[in-house]
Amino acid sequence: MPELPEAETVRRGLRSRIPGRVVERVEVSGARSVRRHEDPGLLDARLRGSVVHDVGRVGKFLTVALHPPAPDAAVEVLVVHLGMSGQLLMAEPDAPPRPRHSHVVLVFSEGSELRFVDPRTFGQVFLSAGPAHDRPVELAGLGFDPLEDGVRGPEFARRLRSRRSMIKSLLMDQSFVAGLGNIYSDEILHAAGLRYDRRSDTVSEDAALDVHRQMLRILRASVRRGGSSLSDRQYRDVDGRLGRYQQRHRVFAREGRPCLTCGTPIVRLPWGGRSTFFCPSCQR
DNA sequence: CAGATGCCCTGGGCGC
DNA sequence: TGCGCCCAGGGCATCT
Repeated sequence: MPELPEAETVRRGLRSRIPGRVVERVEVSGARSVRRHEDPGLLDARLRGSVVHDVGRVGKFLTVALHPPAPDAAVEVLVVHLGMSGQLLMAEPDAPPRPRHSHVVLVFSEGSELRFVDPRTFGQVFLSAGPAHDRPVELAGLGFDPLEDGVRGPEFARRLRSRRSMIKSLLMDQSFVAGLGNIYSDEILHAAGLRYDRRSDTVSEDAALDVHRQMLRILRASVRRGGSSLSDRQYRDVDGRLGRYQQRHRVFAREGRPCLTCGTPIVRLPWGGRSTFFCPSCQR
């Protein structure tokens, strides 16, 4: 469930806290969280003594750039995906003990910790093999990031209308646009008045421009409110606080309740192994 | 190329 | 109170 706004909230929290901190060691107790690496000890071996430089984000992926202690060594980039239930929690030296499922912990030299907690273990943490253009090579297949990259409305509309897939599938396709999941694709499509199963090549130029506009508006509004935490309360920011954008959802998880635009009951449909929420009246 | 399905995984909600 | 069932879903592999 963490999607772009939740990852961005975490990025901002980390960026204000960890740059300049020195990694004393990395403790990995959940091998599945580091499954991209054959050796779970690799993170510790490569990050010991490095200094956190900056925190970035591509779609739902967070990137932490660190400078190794050797002056001529290349920058290391630690990549984190929160998956379904992942949290990155900052713990200052006086913080409570590690919660269950703290699979990867960066211990900083002054005793603070960055804890990767992930009960369902869909998330992952790995060290990038290197850069490709302006992002880690492992993220090269991701599409543009709506808040970071300058893909304008007309270009977005052209790309969307040149494809022939159900529009919700397209919005959730990380190689088309990076960062949208089930929640925000439903919210964007409701705001744009389009049903989840509209074929993207039947969407008018104006409607496609509106999808782009609504996407930016909704993502920015959600970031301002710290993202969305659902009823499972899994999503938290780096201080363990819940998001507040779920209070602004207009369709997601509102099955049977009146559409806030027209009053028609919101419909939930099992779709692609997930749920899709839409207003059968305002969305065509 | 697009879509459908199944897998990974655990906590929480539910029925009994 | 407790047990078993089932669901949530991001990303990926596989098939049609």
